[in-house]
Amino acid sequence: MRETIRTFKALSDETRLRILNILLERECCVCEVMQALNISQTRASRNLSALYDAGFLKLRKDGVWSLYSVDRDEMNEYLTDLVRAVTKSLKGNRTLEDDRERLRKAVRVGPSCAEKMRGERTVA
Amino acid sequence: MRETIRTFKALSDETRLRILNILLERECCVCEVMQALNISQTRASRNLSALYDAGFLKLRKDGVWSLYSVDRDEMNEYLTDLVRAVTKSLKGNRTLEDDRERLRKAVRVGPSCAEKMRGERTVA
DNA sequence: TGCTTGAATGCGTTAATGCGCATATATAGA
DNA sequence: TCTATATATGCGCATTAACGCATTCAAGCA
Repeated sequence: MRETIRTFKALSDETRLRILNILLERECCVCEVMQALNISQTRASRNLSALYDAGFLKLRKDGVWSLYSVDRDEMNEYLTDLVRAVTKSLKGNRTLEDDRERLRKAVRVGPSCAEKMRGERTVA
Repeated sequence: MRETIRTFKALSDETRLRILNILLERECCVCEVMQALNISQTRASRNLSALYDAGFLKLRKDGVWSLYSVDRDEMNEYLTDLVRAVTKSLKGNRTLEDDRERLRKAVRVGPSCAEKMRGERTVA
């Protein structure tokens, strides 16, 4: 039961649903998640961990970079069902589309981009 | 998105998963939920409301009694998927089996049974 | 070995959640 | 209309969750 609850908690948060959304597009490093969602490093890292702990993501290290992606192979059957349900229920959502758009422009440059972003964040 | 989050929040709580579990057996009034889960009136009522607000339950009034049941007909397709996923992931859980067992003995007697229950609760 | 840099984490603050107590609401019956 | 009873709700408290800041950790390179 604990496990089930952890799973649903992982999906009960806007930031995490947005992260799942972009990771369904492709594998990302933390700094790309920051860029796509326009959020801080701490926030990206923490929420990635939560999704990871719940079993949705897998982590691959490439030198300094942590590369997260949806763990399609190892996920329980019911986690797969949940991802499908989420996708279905959020289809066409504007925020998620914008995130995916920003993801296309994202580059693996590290959290140093945070300074530049901070300016845009206040404007937007 | 708000709606999706509310949905998952509804399923992120042990009490509510237990309630869903017994309502999948049959329609119940609040006092039967109290008996099956061995919880207080406030707690039963509040968590029933949460599940109701999330769209999982329907409410039928019969005089003084509020009769809640899983809203199989009106639920979104994706809510149905979620219920299926929950059921799958919690199959065989001991607590849920015990709840169903107590449900069989539950009677529509009102929360007055709370006094009697309180004793058993402290013992158990 | 020391420096740079991407990511993780301890801590403190603020907000959200869960629940009990007491009370309010609503319906049935006298 | 008055009372009894099933359920809902306002309020307050304790716990948990989210996040930013500063710091730490870890990998690559000079």
